[in-house]
Amino acid sequence: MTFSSPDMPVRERCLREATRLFADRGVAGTSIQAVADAVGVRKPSVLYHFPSKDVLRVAVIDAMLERWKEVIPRALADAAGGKPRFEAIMGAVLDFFEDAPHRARLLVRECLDQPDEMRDRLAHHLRPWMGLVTEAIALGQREGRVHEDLDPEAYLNEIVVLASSHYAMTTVSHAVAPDRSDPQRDRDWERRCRNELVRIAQTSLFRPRPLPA
Amino acid sequence: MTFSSPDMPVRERCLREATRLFADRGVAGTSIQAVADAVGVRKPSVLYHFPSKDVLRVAVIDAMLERWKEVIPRALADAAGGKPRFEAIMGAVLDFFEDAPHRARLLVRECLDQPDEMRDRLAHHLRPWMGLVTEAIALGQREGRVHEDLDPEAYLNEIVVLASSHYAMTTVSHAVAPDRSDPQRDRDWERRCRNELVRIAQTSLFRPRPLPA
DNA sequence: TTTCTTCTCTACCATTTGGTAGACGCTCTT
DNA sequence: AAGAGCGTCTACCAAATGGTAGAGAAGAAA
Repeated sequence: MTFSSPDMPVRERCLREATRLFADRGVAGTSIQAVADAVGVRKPSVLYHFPSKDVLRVAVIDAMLERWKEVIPRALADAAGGKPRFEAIMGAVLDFFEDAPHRARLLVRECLDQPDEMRDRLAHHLRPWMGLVTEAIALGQREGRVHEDLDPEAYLNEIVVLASSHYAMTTVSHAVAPDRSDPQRDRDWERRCRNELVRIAQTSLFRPRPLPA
Repeated sequence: MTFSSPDMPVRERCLREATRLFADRGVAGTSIQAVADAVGVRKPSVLYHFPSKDVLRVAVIDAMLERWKEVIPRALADAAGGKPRFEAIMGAVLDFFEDAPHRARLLVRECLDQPDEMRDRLAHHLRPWMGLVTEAIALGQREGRVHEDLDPEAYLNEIVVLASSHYAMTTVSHAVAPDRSDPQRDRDWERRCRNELVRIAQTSLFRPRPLPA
């Protein structure tokens, strides 16, 4: 029982707690009762706002994709406003997942549970700005700043997969980390991985600068 | 109902079908009844070989990790036997997932469902050879073949995450692909993504060769 | 005041769940 | 022939599941 902030309307509290629970245990692993308990309300109250479990599931994902839709245009605006594009977009995507890791878990889970549905939803939500980014990359290729043997669409796809999975599996990735007990080294390891993720994306995108003589 | 090859002993058929079902719908989303149906046997027969659902779950993952344990040393042997190490290892890892995509889904799912357990299991299974690979990378750095600002452990972690998630989410990644109806372009897209995955791993690992004059 | 709407509740439902008890048949040993 | 395991079955169980019916509290509208 979490009783998420009792001043918020029940409907939104259901969304919040369901998001968290679905991300942690999956939709199939979460009962409506569990959501009701987390909200601090009876089961039929949840079912009043979301007439079936599947409606709740769809609402939860919609809410997440809606947030996504807010974040991306801002990043693109930042990019247009002088900031280096790579840093702006990469930073926006990583921050989106980083300040709420359950989003990444939810996304990955749903991709596994409902691949066809998610394919269509993601196509619908992401295609427009994915198009913009691939065009920018292709332009970079023509201008010689970007590796010429890079496949823009495939590159972007792989980087998005990497970013979401990276955050979905942070807990597990500590398997490789040298020490887990020390919380300082724990944070260190997370920082190292994020840095490396950015480095990988960057190095495999841009051609090396001509050697400084 | 799939009735997987009736000549195989029931215990192994349970493992097979459970692996497939767990990968597709998750453990929580798969009932023992469903496994029994897929095998073509009654529920108590499944429970005779695996006294509880959790025992079955553990057995399924063990079986997968066991296969993993066969594949890696062979790849390392290939690498030792003259073949370029990067190609040998990368190829082995990708093939491992490619010729049975449910393995990747199962792995990712289990990382989400039981992060703590999986962290320990993976640490136990992967640490030894992960150590070998990071050492090889560090050597490459000292010899100037590998990017010097690369973090070997973090790099390896990210690449493994990318490889498994890549195959776990193939179906979904078609969201970005231009056309889905044509099966030829479908295979094309998969090939492009795999190539790009390899290119990303490679380009972000090795320093560019000195420009050919 | 009365009525209507909105929301939450108690009580209930059929189905499915993970799991058990114990009978039945098979083969292998003595 | 008589057991002894072994593996599968039918029959069953308590609990949990997704979902429904309908009562009642509270506020807004008439």
